[in-house]
Amino acid sequence: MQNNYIGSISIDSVIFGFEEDQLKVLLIKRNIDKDTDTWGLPGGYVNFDEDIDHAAERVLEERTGVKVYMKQFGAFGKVNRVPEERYITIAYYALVKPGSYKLKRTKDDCDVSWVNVYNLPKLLYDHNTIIEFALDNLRQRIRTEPIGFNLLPQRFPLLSLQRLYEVILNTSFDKPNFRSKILKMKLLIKLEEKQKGVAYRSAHLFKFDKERYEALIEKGFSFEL
Amino acid sequence: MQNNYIGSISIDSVIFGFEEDQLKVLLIKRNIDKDTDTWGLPGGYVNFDEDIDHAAERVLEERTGVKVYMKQFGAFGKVNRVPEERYITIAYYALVKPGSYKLKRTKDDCDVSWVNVYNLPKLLYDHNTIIEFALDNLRQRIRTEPIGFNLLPQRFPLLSLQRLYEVILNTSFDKPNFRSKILKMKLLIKLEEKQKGVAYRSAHLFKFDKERYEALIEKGFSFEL
DNA sequence: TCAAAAGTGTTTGTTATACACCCATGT
DNA sequence: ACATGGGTGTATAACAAACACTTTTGA
Repeated sequence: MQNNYIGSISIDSVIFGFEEDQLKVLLIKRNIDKDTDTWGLPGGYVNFDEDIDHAAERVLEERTGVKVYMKQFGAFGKVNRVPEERYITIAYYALVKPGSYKLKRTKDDCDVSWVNVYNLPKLLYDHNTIIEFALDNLRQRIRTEPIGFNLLPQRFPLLSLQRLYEVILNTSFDKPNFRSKILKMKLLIKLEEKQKGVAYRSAHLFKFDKERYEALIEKGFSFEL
Repeated sequence: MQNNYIGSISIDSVIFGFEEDQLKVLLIKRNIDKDTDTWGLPGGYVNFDEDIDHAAERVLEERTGVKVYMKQFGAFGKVNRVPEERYITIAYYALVKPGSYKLKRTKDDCDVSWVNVYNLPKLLYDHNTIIEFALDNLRQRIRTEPIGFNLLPQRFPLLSLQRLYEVILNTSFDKPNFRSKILKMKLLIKLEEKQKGVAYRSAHLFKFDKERYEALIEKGFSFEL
């Protein structure tokens, strides 16, 4: 097979998911390391006739079956980050709902899995560092942009949203205060529908009102949690 | 001369300076474009045995004489961003005091100059876009980290600091409120020294207390303007 | 009836915002 | 005297933080 890739450059993606009240990242284990047990980020290379953003999405889908818009947050280029060869990697991250993807296994990979971001093993190369940077970037951004909703199902109870913020920002919020603060923004639509199958009073479900958000932005509103 | 550079990769730097109450960027005009009038960002290439951060600093110094720590904020890699050839560029920015550098002219460059960031001509390639991104990043960061002081002389009057924030964030602040807010943080040391040669009441000079800031950070303080 | 979470309301202290005002200095 | 910026104080409104309390539901 012919190599049509730009040399010395790679792409790595940090895919965040929220599952069981935990923040997780999508990792793969490659066959290449048959003897070892090393997990790493899904990654790949850039074609000469391909924008890097496109390469990032293509590579992720090829390796994991996940197709999603990603945000590029930096390049990592220490001389010895990959011992065998000089590689500069461009890193992306995205927020997804783990439930809505069926993970795919390509022949190159022996495994694909969601792993708690606060309990990671030692990963390939500098991938632990890359995840740290992604998390920093996410923490900044989630406080000023309503991107957290990408990690939740379309319809969700308010407490799930609170748990999400608590896990990502590593704090805890007062329930009534969190509630009133987020509702005052008028960004959520309260649905008739309620939770089902819970062993306690079922909560109303809400959904994020994207049009409303964009309209408010026009008027100078800024999301701030 | 032998080419020891990694192919298809370049570095570009956005150097911000604050001069005459204006936010400026450092641009160069290359001899290569003798017939045209096109300014661009100072940039260059990465050696195989060199970290990208190091390459960024080296390249900047070679081209402009400015030596400073820079922050990497992203990679730009659209297929046709450089028409002739495929180049992915890794972009950095830094904040400096224009007065403290003597701009150098290398034989490759016909000019080096500070230009108001809000009044830029059409630059080489996608350099206008790169500056936009740098400015976005700077705006985010300057509100939560005391990096603005890097743009001012060691000793400065409070109003200069206010003007700096106003220009970068493109707003205006109430003088008494800005004053009390920044002083309440206890990050500035009030000096005996005063302004000289001004046609009005001379202001006290202040300097940023870096040790104090680091001590406060330890205790959980966070800068927020 | 109890545990667990839903959901509402109130109180208190802190900040943000908007001003009004006086001071000092060079022209 | 006046223009320009230096510098202080205050009143009001908005908001954050803490928490007490009632409701609903399944086990």
